[in-house]
Amino acid sequence: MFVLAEPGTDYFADAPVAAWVEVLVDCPGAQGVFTYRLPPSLVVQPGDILSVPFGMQQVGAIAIRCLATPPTDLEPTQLKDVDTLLQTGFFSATYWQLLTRVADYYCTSLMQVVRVALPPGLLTRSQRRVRLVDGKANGKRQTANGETDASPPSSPLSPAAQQLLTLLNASKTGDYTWQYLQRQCQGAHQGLQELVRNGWVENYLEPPATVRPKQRLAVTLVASSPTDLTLTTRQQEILAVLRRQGGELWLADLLQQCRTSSTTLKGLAQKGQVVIQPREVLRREHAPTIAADVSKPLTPDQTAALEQLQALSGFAQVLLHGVTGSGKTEVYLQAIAPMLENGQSALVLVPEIGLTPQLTDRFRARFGDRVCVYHSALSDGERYDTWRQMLNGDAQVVIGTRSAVFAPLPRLGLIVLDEEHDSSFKQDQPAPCYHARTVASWRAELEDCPLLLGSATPSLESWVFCRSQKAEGRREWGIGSGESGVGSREPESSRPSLEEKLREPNSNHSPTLRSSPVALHPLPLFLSLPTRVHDRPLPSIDVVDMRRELHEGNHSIFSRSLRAALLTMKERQQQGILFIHRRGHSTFVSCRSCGYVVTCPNCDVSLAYHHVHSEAIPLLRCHYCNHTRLLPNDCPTCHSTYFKHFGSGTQRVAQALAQEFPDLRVLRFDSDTTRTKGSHRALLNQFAAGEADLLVGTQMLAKGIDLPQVTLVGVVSADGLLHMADYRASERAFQTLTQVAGRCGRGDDPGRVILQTYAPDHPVIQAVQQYAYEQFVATELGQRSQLNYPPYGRLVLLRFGSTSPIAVQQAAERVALALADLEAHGVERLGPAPAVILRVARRYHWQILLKLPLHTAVTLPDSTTLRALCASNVSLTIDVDPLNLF
DNA sequence: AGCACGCCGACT
DNA sequence: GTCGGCGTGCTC
Repeated sequence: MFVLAEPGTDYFADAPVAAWVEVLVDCPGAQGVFTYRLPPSLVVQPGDILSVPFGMQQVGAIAIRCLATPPTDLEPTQLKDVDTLLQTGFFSATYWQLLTRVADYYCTSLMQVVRVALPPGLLTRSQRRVRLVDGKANGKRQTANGETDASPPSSPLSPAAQQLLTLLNASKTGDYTWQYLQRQCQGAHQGLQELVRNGWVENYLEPPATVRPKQRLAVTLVASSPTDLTLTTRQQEILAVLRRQGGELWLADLLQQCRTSSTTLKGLAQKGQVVIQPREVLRREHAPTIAADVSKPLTPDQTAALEQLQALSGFAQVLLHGVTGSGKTEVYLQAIAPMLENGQSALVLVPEIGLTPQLTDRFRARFGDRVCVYHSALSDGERYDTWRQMLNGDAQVVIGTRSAVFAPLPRLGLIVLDEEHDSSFKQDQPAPCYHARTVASWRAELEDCPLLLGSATPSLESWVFCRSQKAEGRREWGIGSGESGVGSREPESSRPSLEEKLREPNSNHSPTLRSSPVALHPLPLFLSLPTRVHDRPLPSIDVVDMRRELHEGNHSIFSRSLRAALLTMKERQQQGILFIHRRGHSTFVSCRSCGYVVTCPNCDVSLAYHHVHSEAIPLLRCHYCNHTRLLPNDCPTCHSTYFKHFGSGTQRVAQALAQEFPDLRVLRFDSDTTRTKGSHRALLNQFAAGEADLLVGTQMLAKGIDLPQVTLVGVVSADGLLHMADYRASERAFQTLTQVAGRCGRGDDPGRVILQTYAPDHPVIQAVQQYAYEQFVATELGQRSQLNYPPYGRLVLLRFGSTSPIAVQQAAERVALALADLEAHGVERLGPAPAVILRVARRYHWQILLKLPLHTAVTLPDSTTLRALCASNVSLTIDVDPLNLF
């Protein structure tokens, strides 16, 4: 331990000991660097993660620079001490570069990027909580009127105060976070002040609960110790047990096995026979034990793809276009295996972990416990431990969702992004609004390793990038000169070092809204797996014209051919999948008599009809804010009892199935039935075990599940997918339908797809039916290029939100004005306009969409400048490369 | 974010 | 004349 005699004293000849440290604090609105005193016992390096006092509370901070002399512009008394060192040696130079690049490109602060990179809980700040005062209200008060209490209020309580008191009394502990109470109760602020004044509740700060490594006591046999003759028989027995178990056991296990007490063991420890010491245990998701698996023989296409992949050295962006069932996973596995042998790690990114239990299982079967899973459904402890395990430096494979792109893996040899077209790789809620594919390409570039993008229906971005490059070779991709010259082959020395970057705080904390820091990507590569494994054919796709069904008198939601196919399927004891575009029973409920539509009181959308199957309670639910209410018996405006449900959601289809096919055993698979942890796997296992004939579900059925027994796929109506007011609607529809179709015929029996639609001539339907991916892409790209939409132009969406409808509009208009002169530089500005759904969860939204042409160096105003134009009650989110425009 | 400080309207 | 609302600004 260091003891600092005097500030500035040299401990080592060449390294003056720092007594002050400049940090970045984890607090929105606290831009810039803050200086803290370092207590003598702490040794801190740039990049270390600290906890510091900030204002009233404790917050997380990142050490930026150590100082040997105190800052001159501040009184020494103003400086506070660093509280604790949370993590050291985490940010390597390349990792730090990655984070700054993300912050720059996505127009957020570095701190916000750091927050997604670190496991949750590491940067927790102290939390403001409210609790009942002991012996005062103490949970016994039923009402807030004061009769039962010894100290009646001086004045009657306001409704807000009463509500707070009821809330607190209802909980066991009488203790809630202030944030929760504010959300639950309007006017919570006043209410709280009243209660505090009356002495019934108190306000307190809960210090940050750091996630810590879990320690357990281990007992280890001291091998060399001479056998002590004073040992009792009991003690000898214990030693024998320990020896038999390999000389080491957890204390708890040993106690249980020997039915002894810890005093006995302490005695052994005192005699020097054993050592009892705390040891870190990893909290890991306990995977079902899986039989080991070996490499499968490859098809010629797979072999060719693997060979090309393995011929790469260093960074390359590779698109693996393999039709559904073509064996992409096997290529990933065999590409990764030699890397692990070489001591290199691999990162595998998937859209949603829960949806691909089979993929995880296959990796585990092949690589055993070198496989870690990292995603948001893990508990904080599990995530923290997995994260620390990655830092320890052992080569490993991490399978994770979007945020795992920041996994701190040592010696990355390969990044795989499976189902690369999937939109869940894009984060659109809290900043940074990053796309894991984009970040992965930077990461691969910085780590100098290949990035493998796999899909049966590649995104247009990846297609254009990897295909056009094939012909043209290297070329610059993106607009602008590219800020930091992130050309990947640039020699290390000419890049700004971490130190240099950090020296200018502004270059980090107030990112400029640049048009494109995207760089020169070398060696894009296109690999193709055009056929399925074992020469299995792709399923045939029958398009059924539902208009015709109606004309010919079929009013059912199932066409005659789908009905026949379902019956044949059941007869042959095969299984099928029925795809529905929406969840819920039907989309909305309206009055046939007056046209009234039940809408959400918080959002400008209609409520969806749900049916709680256990009890026959008809419910209406908002899919945006989850507001739920009962279905009214009659129309709230005209009191007519004629309510009609429109659309056909999962529940309604399941009902119709039960009516028309009473023998068919149906399993629902949508976000309603798969909400709980592990339910995906459970449902899929149930289905795989043959406990149902038909799996009925939504989008999630399209995401790479592999069920070999499925021979029939039915699409109830493709129309909901086709007609969405969005420039990506066609691309998304094509991808979803092709992916859904790909779920059948993966086993020995050929598959068949029945696609019902009211628009059989729609180009998307035609392309899906003929598996004409390239043709579809060509027409789609033509349209995109005409309108300068991605991938021929870039979009930036500025989203404004506020509880005040006037303030949002003003903010949007002021920002639009500030952006006016961009038009001279070829930037197209759409808006400001109220968002399609103006109000979501009581907040009003406006937006501005910027369309930036490629190949122009446009510099947009600094994002902090734009934020400064907004009133304080208006939030501004900058979504670079947005996928959802509304 | 959370909390102080400070300026305006409804009360003693 | 004071209390208490919330709008503005700072936190090393």
